Amino acid sequence: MIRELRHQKIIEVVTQKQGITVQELTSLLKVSAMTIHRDLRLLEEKGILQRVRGGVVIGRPDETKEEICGYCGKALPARTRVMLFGGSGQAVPACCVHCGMGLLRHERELSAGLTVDFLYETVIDLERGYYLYEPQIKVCCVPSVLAFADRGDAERMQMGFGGKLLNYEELKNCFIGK
Amino acid sequence: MIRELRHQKIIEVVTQKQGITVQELTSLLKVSAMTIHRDLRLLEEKGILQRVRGGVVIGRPDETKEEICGYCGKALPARTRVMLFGGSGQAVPACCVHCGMGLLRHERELSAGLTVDFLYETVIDLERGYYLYEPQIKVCCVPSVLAFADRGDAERMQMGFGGKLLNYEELKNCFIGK
DNA sequence: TGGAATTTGTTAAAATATGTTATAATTTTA
DNA sequence: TAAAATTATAACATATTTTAACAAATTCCA
Repeated sequence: MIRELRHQKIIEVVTQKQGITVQELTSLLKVSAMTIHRDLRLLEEKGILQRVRGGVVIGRPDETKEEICGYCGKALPARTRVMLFGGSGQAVPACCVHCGMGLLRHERELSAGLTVDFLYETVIDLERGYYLYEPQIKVCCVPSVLAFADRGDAERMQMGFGGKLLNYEELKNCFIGK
Repeated sequence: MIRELRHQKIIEVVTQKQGITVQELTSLLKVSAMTIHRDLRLLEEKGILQRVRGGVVIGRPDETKEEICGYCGKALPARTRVMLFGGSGQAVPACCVHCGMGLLRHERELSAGLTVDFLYETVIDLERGYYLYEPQIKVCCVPSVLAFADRGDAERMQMGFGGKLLNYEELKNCFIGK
């Protein structure tokens, strides 16, 4: 059997079964354990699978860095994440605007900050965003804040879900005080 | 046998079997391994197939099958994706409810269907969801449909963004007709 | 037909893949 | 915690595949 086909087979069965042992693979593919080990190493290097002792599991490629919120320690949801760039260029991520603001309380010197539009997931400059403070949705931390690139979108969300519509300055005052 | 015919035959069998060894080709085509090697090199140079040690495979070898929408071919956004499970258990993904409904038009026999709440990204049963048809947000395909687990959430979105609020049956009628 | 160009086959060697064994690392267990 | 069991790695031997070089066969064209 061609190695590439064997690899395909491995990927297939691992995806299907969420994981499999080296032993099972040797009997399934009729090759030695060493060959399986080598295969798995190659596939892991490509980021396709994750090797664990005894076998493999499906590799979650976006979990490779395992970035966590610098404030609360949670994972970073794609829709609400915030990225703060400190004065010396270092980047600190936060899971949502709430935690981003929490970080800001300590790290005053900010060269830039980004977040993500709740509706479209486009990246927006923190300073240019519009925010819904304490709407009737809690997708991440509380007090909840949703970010929007467009004021109209923020207003439309407000119609349904309430909350206070703020710009960046107002948001900062809300969290940090004057 | 003319070389061109042999090439056609190779392409045919490789496409059919997803890949084949040089050995198999030699016995199939009654030529020496060297000739097969030369053939394969030519075919690879034309970009028709991919040579790997031991034989050939179609396309790019053991690349993860990037999941794409079964209807429009786009990538699958986490927030809007749909998964349809056919009668025999096979899963077909779609990028959004729009495309999911499009698929449904052909594959009538459905054992289950899942999608994702637009606000919370929780997985919901297609049949139990509430849908906003043609709201003033276009996050994926048009006509746009947003899915919600909770009717109240759907109503609140409707306040701001308009659109028609539908349950699953009504949604189906909307796309497929009676 | 003769001879050049092309294709194919043969052989040896280089490159690569696989299997085997011993050893190291890790987990399980008593 | 130490011993036993399991799993991973390294190093080497073996097997397989690919390539290069050349010889033989075939095709093409004047």
